[in-house]
Amino acid sequence: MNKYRTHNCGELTKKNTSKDIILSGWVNKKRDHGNLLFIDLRDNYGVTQCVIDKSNKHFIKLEKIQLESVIKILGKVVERDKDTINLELKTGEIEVVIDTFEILGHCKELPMPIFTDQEYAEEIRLKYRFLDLRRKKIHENIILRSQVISFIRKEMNELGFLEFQTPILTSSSPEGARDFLVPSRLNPGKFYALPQAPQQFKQLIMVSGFDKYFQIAPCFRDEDARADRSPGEFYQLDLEMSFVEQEDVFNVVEKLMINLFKKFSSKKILSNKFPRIPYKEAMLKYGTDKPDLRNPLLIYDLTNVFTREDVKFDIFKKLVKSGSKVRAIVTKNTKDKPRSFFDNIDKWAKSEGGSGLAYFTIENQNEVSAKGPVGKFFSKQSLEEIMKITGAKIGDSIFFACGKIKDVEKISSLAREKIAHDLNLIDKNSFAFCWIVDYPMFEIDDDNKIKFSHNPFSMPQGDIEKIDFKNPLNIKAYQYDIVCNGIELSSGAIRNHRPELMYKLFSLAGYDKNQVDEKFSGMINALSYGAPPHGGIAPGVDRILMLLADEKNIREVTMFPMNQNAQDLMMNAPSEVSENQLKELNLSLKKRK
RNA sequence: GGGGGUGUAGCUCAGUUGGUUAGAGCGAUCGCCUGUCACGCGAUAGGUCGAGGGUUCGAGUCCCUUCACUCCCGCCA
Repeated sequence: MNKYRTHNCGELTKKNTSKDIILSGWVNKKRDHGNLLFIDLRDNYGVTQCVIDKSNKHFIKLEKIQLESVIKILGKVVERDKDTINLELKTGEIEVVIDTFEILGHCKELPMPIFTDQEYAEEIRLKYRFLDLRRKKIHENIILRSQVISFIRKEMNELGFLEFQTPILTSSSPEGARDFLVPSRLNPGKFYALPQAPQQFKQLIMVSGFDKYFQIAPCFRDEDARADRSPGEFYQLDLEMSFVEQEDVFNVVEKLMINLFKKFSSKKILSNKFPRIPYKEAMLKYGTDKPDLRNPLLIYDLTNVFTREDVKFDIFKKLVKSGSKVRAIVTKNTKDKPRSFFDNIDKWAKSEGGSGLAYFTIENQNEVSAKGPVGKFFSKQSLEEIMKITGAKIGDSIFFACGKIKDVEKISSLAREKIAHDLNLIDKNSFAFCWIVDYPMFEIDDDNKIKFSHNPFSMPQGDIEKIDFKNPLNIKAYQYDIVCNGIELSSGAIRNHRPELMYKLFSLAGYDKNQVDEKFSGMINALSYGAPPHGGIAPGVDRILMLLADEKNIREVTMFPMNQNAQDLMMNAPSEVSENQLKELNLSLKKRK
């Protein structure tokens, strides 16, 4: 028999009545009646109420026990009286009458309470993460994480995927995020990089003929944190398949996501076939390539309306003449909303750094007219054109933004979210997945240089012999994102497995052949020894968990996260190292100013 | 790198227009209490008001600097 327990704290029921049992666990709560003491004993599996009274010689000692101490209890299971049953506990029909007990691990005075729903400061939570993790909600989130990962492994195995590990110490690559670097002792002056993703390795696995690969892969990117982005490391369900087209990857991922989200959430999935939205359309209708499709609002381009003679809104007209765009959002039946509703949104837009939003409401008093600060600038005919383009009806309101295309996309996208939020238009009980497809291969950066817009290893669309390299910005790629509820879960692509084409595309982005050979030596070399057509994707495990656990912050689904400054407050990382360690690595530190 | 928010007892927070000795709940310690499950009742201890500087007769409160945590922008192929 086990020395510490015969049962766990979540399994005793009426069936165990009169049995002598041993339980071990944490003192969750004490209720001391002076001559009668209740102790809620907690472990991973549940809580069991234990009781002792002053006739027991251990009573006085147990009365003094600190919360969160670990104790072992020997006692007898008894059925509770009907009026003392606690339906909130799985074990609520019984209690354990304590015979003797033993302290297994004493607990000092706690830096924060465990048994409470109270929020407390992140700094304390992270420093005492082992205590924080005892709390119900986050404890359950971490268990969910384990179950989700097991489920993914099982599903992927059933789909014929093989799981492989890839190196953690690898080489730095010029594209993408900032790398974490690790100095090499045996190669002074040289550095490994932690992989931002196993991108090249998984393609090499395809070249090696393994056909279908997956991995719950750690990825390291030295970028600043956000609520949904851990500093340092995160996990992806990295997968890659040979001899596939885009649709084949979509089929695997759609099936997996639906099974996963059905199993671990009761929220409904809006469509089992995820809509496919071309990048260009997404940027127009939603102002972003990660649209929240739970939000029914759409964005319309009204630039041409502002070239009409009978529209007198000169500020916008001038901007349009110099190349700016006008985008609009229609809100249904908002004619009776108070002035403050409109002004708040305008004020909010200004606080986002824009020039605010113009707006009016369409009315019909004798004839169609616009009511609002800028309404008088619009003729009846121009309003009818606006109504035709946007589908707006009498009683609806229209918000306008005007600016350079990037700025107007951004503010209209944010306004779409803000207005939907204010009008309570978003169904919080659903998951709306979609694919964003047809990404451009290249884009122009601020210095007017052509660069890869996504993954440089993506396959361009169309007949390879007929690609128009003279107009690189028109080249689309087999590059796709999967988005759920406005959160980008993943990017993927059908890869470019032809070295000549790869050199050509890299040359457009300013890399000559030698640079490509040097920077991507492993892969470009491999592709010239018989590479299969292949493609894949890498959904973010942490973000999937945030959706399933309904958490706004990635730390709530991460066992041992770092803080915003990429420090582990519990382990004191990063930390200084000894002179000797630096010497071995051939490193010396600059004096900090 | 930039912008916003927060910082008062171990924890969560209140603290009015700048005004006497900075409060509450939980926790801790001590006492009372035999059916609670957020048990109850009473008492006690516990404070560099994040830090530094300034204005003022007087600063938790106003100003400046700085630190920590956090959210956002930049960044994230």
